[in-house]
Amino acid sequence: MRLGRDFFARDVLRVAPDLLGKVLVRRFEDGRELKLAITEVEAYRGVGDQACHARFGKTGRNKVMWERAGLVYVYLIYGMYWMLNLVTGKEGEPQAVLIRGLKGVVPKSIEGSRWDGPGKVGKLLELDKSFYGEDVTTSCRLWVEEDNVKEDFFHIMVMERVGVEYAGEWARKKWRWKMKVQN
DNA sequence: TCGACGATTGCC
DNA sequence: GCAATCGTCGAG
Repeated sequence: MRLGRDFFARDVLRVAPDLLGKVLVRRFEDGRELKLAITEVEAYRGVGDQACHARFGKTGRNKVMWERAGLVYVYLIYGMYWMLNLVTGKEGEPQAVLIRGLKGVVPKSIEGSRWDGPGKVGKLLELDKSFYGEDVTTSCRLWVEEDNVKEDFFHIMVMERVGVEYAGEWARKKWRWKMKVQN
């Protein structure tokens, strides 16, 4: 069952860890469908968070963060990787969850395979600028479903965020959650 | 308008 | 250790 607006419209510090084990579904134009468990996430929270793109206020790139929860915030980094974020929280409060890792569920050919790193996630899902503002509560090509990998749920590592050293004390917030590798 | 640089990755 | 690669954003 697809997650709706209410799931995403909570504080990012609750939504982010809750996304672990949920299943991200990507349906391509040719009908192919990939289902992947979310295995790693990071939270970015408001204008005060010095690691968050919203720290300088609303800009052309980040403006979707101020819109309703459940919208997609994608942006190009290093000229080659599309980073997938899901907007959370109350409308008008810029928050988002960065999807940093996935594990294959369906089809069988990808079951158990891992994509660790946000750049690899974007590449696998074939994201591009057209996903900016996509609504995962209604989209026919990208959405999130209730978890079906509950056994992993209780093995979660809480860590500092990656690649945000410029953010000073905010870089040390443990706002990154990762499912511990099984077996 | 300009130039520095990034929520990264993979190769040397 | 560092290049790739380009849209974005703060500065001027």
